[in-house]
Amino acid sequence: MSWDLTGPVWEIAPTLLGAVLSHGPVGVRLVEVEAYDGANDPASHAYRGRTARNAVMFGPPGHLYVYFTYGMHYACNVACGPDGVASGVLLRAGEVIEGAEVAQARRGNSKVRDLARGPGRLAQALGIDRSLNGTALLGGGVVSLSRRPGPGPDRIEAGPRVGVSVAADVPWRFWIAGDPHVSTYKRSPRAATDFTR
DNA sequence: CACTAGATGCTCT
DNA sequence: GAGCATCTAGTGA
Repeated sequence: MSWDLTGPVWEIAPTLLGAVLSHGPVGVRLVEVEAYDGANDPASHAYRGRTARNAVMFGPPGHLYVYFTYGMHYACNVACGPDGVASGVLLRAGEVIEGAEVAQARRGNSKVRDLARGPGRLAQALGIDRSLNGTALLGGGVVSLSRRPGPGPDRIEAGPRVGVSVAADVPWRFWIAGDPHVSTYKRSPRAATDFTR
């Protein structure tokens, strides 16, 4: 079940759609991701080089990069690229398919459909915080990423990334077409470039 | 439904 | 101190 995450991150990102990320009793089927290409991507945390925060992205692939933002939210990424090359896939949204009661308790009064609809919500539903930063995802640990048997997603669409203020014209956001669990957030108001489909 | 504004604290300059 | 890879509650139609 080896999983090659060392190729170009924009090619790897869509292959994560439909996979399941689980932490303890809670499992989430990924329906929306975004690619961040480290040193070549001005929107990436790793664009300006290695820091204490983004060190995991520079490490070997298949590890969890957790960061904290907007004062109240965590977000999860899968580090990609070979050791020493910084790239990652932000897990933006998913469908809770296991442990919905636990996730709901953590999220308060939230509809099941909204439990992991957005990066901050997804992290909260899974109970992921900074203590899990750097965790290996492919070795069968407490946090694991795995493909599910059966066919993959029917159709995948791509578009501009959400919430980033630069390079918004690069269509590196990927989601499962028509899936109700995809987040509906608008692009950053700072992102001036138009995207027309 | 669409849109706006405020919360909130870590990280890097 | 400024700027966030965000979310929620509020308003108005």
